[in-house]
Amino acid sequence: MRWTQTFIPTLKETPADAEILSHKLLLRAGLVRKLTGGLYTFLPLGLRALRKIENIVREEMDRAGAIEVAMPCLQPPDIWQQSGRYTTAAEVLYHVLDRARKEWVLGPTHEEVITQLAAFEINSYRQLPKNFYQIGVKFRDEIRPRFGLMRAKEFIMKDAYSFDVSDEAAMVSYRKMYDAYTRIFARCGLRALAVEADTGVIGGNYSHEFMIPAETGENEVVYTESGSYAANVEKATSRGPLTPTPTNDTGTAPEKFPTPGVVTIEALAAPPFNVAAHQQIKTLVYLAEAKPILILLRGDDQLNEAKLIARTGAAQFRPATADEVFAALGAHPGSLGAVAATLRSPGLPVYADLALQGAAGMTTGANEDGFHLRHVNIARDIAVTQWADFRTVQPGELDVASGQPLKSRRAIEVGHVFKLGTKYSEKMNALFLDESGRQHPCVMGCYGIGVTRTLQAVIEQCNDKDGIVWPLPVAPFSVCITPLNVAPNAPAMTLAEELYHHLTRDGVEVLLDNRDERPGVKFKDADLIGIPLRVGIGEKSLAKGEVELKPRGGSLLAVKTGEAAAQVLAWLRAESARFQPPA
RNA sequence: CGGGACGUAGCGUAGCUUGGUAGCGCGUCUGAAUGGGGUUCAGAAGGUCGUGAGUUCAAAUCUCACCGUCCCGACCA
Repeated sequence: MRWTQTFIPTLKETPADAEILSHKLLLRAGLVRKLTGGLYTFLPLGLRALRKIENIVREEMDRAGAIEVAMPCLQPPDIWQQSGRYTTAAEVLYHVLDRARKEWVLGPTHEEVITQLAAFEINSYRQLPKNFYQIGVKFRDEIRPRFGLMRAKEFIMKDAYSFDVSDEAAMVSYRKMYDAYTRIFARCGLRALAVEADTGVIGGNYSHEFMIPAETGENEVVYTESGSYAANVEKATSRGPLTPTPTNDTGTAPEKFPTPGVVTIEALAAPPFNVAAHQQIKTLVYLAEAKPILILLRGDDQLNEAKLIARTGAAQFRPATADEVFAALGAHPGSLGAVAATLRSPGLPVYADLALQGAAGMTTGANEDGFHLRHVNIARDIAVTQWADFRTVQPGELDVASGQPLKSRRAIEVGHVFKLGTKYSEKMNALFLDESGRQHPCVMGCYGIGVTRTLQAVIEQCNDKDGIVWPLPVAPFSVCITPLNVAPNAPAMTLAEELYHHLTRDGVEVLLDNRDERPGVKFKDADLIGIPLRVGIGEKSLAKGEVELKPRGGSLLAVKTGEAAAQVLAWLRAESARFQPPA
């Protein structure tokens, strides 16, 4: 492709609405342009990189035995009613009306469509297993689109759905996808981390996320240095807090004492009270299905909402407002407690974190503004409805299995694999007959890759001060030929054309920078758009019978003009081998 | 949806406090010189100051409403 015949609008300055580096580079390198918040037009360079990723995904899915299909974006609402997600996923669903005022939804994902297909088409165990996938557009009414392609209202996703006869068979399908994902991200030049994950609204009981470590990521990952354990912080567990919970019972009954104006853990930990945070019981009030519940944590712990949601199974869930708290407990946040004697309504469910088990000599709110209770023995004084792990793991705590200290870092979620079970197949009648003629629901799995997000994650991970540094497999072009004199009969241009035709004939994707620009402009642009190999052709080196090969981010290599094409091909072969995962 | 910031030419911005001629840099166009890391000089085009209302002799500037963008939180690939 000749530079002047395509459209690569590079920018010297960064548009003000881009915050993170990859978003700035997407715009500066002319890969995308914003239509409006959360909606982007892909320009030629961005589209080429996107297609590269799609093709890697497609190759690996095919290799793993998945079957490509294409499902509609526009979907009838009744299948969403049938699965129950018309209400549980209501926030992300776009609704559209046709001429007859009939309602449709824009698909945010395709479990309903594929399960309906399976319900009609799959009848026998002889047809299983099957794994269908597609690469296509998803629509989600995001609460807050963010960071360019990272969180958009419309984005490209690869989604796959497996159908199996049993749990064990489903695990085999799951494992195949897990392995395919590992290969996909390696081929994209990404260092991805597979982490244990919470399953969220999609449901199911077993799941991994593929994470790209990045400071700008929206997720937090907890892991051991050896790699033996890695989990989303929403799911992560540990051996518990580093400081032990006090358990020595003072033998004294709870005693109320005045704490005027003290409404935070820190204030109570400070003089004159000096009650260390881990000696306090933190009491939180949430509304689950509009009913108040109490959650107890150690004062120095943070609630992990994902764990709480998983435990309560509530679809509607939120922290209570100060007014709602007062209505339920008769005191304001900062003076709350769960000591049975202080509760107005003894039936209030109390969920307590395991770190509090056996806790004694604790201090907590008295459910009376300006007062706390000390000498609280949780077993004696608090009626706990359910004990479970509700706390957020903190870095430095020890891994449950290996005892290694846990670390924490931020990451971008680019893929997610779920074992779904029979949640959808039961609701939508995706049943099959086994060898003995008995009917069973298919055991499903679902597997997503955010393709547009992966594109941006590559940029976020592969860049330097001059711009993007594309890994060869996803680069929009492999080679950029940069003649410094583009006059039709100039030796540099003649050689550039020759090399361009030669390499193109050999199947290399070449960008020929035939713009009549000064060398500095061309070099800066080539660096910005990040083409892996630049071939510089100018009079100085031509005089020596040479051209320059300049790998992006590497050092200059002078080669004889006659060997240029062969050298380029050799470099590309060697480079592409670096991204080949083991078979 | 809650909290915050912002909206002036294609992009980046000044001007707003204290109302009175809309300015700069980049980019674009023309011409010349230059030609190995965003070159220089000369000239030119390009602006409903987000939209609407209000205050005023007069509004980019003050007031209100609306729209939009970005950031933090809840959601997620």
